[in-house]
Amino acid sequence: MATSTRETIIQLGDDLLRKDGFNAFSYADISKPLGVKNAAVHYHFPSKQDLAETIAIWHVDVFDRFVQKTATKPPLDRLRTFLNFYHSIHLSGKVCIIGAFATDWNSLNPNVHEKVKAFTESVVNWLSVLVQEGRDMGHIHTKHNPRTTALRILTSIFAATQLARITGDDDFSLVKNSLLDELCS
Amino acid sequence: MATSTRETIIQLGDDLLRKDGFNAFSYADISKPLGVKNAAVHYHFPSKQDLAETIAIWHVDVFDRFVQKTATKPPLDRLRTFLNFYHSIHLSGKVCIIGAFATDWNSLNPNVHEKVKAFTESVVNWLSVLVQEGRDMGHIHTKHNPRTTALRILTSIFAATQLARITGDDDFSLVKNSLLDELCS
DNA sequence: TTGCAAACCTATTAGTAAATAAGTAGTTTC
DNA sequence: GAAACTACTTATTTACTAATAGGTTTGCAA
Repeated sequence: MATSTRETIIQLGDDLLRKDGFNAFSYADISKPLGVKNAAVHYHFPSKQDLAETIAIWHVDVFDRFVQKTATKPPLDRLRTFLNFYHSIHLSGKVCIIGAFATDWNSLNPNVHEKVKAFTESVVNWLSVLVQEGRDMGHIHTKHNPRTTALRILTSIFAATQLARITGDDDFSLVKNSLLDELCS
Repeated sequence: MATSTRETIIQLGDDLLRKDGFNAFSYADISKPLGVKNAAVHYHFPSKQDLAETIAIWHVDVFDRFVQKTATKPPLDRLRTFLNFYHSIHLSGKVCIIGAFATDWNSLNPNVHEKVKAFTESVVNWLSVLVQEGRDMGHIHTKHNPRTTALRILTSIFAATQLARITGDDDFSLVKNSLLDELCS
């Protein structure tokens, strides 16, 4: 399946958004590596907000596929896959899209906010169900309610992708491993 | 004590950095509310990187004062004060400076990196000592080593200031309260 | 073959950005 | 009281930004 220009723009935009931030990249940063002119990017995404909105929607789609693909796995396996996914985010020099959108929140319009909210809520809900199921099966141990535990997992791991930029790789692993350690015991 | 122009610039810059991000504000956003011209800001901070560097150093100073002021308190009180401080960050529409710097990391030069690293490390160390002392006194319970627990506290609470922008105030409180709940029990 | 839409390109605009040079008023220092 | 320093201002430069108008090419469909 040949990747369309439109899809490449989304992926380049997502990369730039998570590596440098929404206000740190321009359409030129997308058009140049793509080998097209500035206006071509505007043809697909008239405004930068449109691009941000599409990136948010794209993450909903990617996450939905992730959810479906891992649906049959036991909770703890799903959690491990989730944390490994964040590990790859960290290793590729990016940060979690939720944190990227959150820190640039005031630069984004209500349409983008709406999509980011939907995406974030779906991740939190997925984690909550995971925790609930894991607890029911006796594989996950937590004294908090499922949403709270979900929030603690999500905040810890997405902040770890940020913090590790400052303090180094080891701290990412410390956070990641401690999460598994804690919930399994 | 009259606040100097220089200090006001630092505080305005810090506010803008944590509300909107490093690339989202300009010198005009500082000079206008200050009632001076653009060049006056450049007089005090020739480049934006200089300003960012000074903001990082300023946070080291503020944190040092915080550490000294709370030095005599028992560990759990110190932790509560620390978390309340983050609550006020959240309520004022800002995010933690560590997260702000982290997501804008690639826009900042090595001098800024150095100062941010020093600040972050001092926060992690302070939390590590707090955890160690709390455990020795039997007030804090954790199965991880002090640095790991410190990282878990820091990542959870600073990501909460970001996440709550998306999902709302309640989630900030859930994270904050769960941290105290967990470490006290 | 004509018509038309998709996917570009050329060229431009209006605005904003960081940064600097040169000048000035007020204050301090020797 | 002259020199020097502080804290600005005016004015300008260079560069980049998002965004748009209008033209071109290509392929497909009627």
